[in-house]
Amino acid sequence: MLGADPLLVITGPTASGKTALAVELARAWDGELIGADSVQVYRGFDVGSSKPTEQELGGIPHHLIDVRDPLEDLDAAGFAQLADAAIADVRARGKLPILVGGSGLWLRALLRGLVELPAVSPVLRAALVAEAVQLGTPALHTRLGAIDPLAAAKIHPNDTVRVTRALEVHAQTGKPLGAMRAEHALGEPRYRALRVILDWPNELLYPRIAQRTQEMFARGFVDEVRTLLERCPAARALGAVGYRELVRYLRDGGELEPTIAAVERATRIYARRQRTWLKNEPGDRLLAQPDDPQLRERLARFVGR
RNA sequence: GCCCAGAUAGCUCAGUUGGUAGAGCAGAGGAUUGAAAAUCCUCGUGUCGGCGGUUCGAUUCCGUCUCUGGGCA
Repeated sequence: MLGADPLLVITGPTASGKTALAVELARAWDGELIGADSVQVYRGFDVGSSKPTEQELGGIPHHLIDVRDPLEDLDAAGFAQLADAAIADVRARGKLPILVGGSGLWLRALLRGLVELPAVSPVLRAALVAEAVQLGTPALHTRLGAIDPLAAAKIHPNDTVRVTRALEVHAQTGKPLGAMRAEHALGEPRYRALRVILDWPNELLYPRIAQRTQEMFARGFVDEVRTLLERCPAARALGAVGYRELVRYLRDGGELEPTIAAVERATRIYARRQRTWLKNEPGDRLLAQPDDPQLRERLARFVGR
């Protein structure tokens, strides 16, 4: 475990109010924020990722935002390394690190660790994806069954991402990913962390999503994506919620209004997926609505302030 | 007023040579170990617009009415 100091993690589905709470706590307890967001790490992905503005931060430092160009992919393992360093740095300066973000796998990579593996080879991955397109993912799944039956049994034949990942690992290491995962399980906790999961019932969350979507368009979301499309059309993050819908709109034309509705819908679906993940992820956690009056007190006790 | 085309799941629509119907999207749930805002899985009974008629049997054929588009006056 990386130290006995408490690590506060603010997470929850999109539009649940993570940033606002984190800023409030950081201000109260002399803290600094560390992002755990797989889109906000990229420069230029601002409006559509609801990247906090200077004004929202009010002078509170926010690490791991804008740390990559859109074409420099960052993955969960890379994030965990950066986050380890950021946490150590903040602590070394006597401040309280507060993690904020809703990228589930990234938080897991940081808090529990992933199976130790070599870095992803973009060339190998591209080749496998091309093969999946050509032969169909089920064909690759059959191949996986021969070399890594354990992994194949757990992965659906249509799940291109996971089938190609398992084949990729086998090609790189000669070992079956299935067995390595079974041994790793979910890993030992790497930090003494408490995950605060902010959530609202859908009747409250959906209107928040609707409002935030409107705000994005008012703040120039369309222009942002147009610029990104010119500068880095191959950026992976252009496939993220909202960005994907805007890319389609800018490419195919059509009305803006249905596009706004599509962004809103995609965001709702994303929020549900996040909720499922967060609900089932192991580790110490605290479920709360952001306006819970006892929340701050309980967190203060955990953090020791 | 006349002509034409529609009326089927919350939405867009397919279909039944007459044996009471199914896709996509939405919605709900789930999976998730280096793409994760990604990727994938599961879940579909609805007076098939109303009323008559023909028929063993009509959502399907016929008539009529209502509504919605479009056209002609």
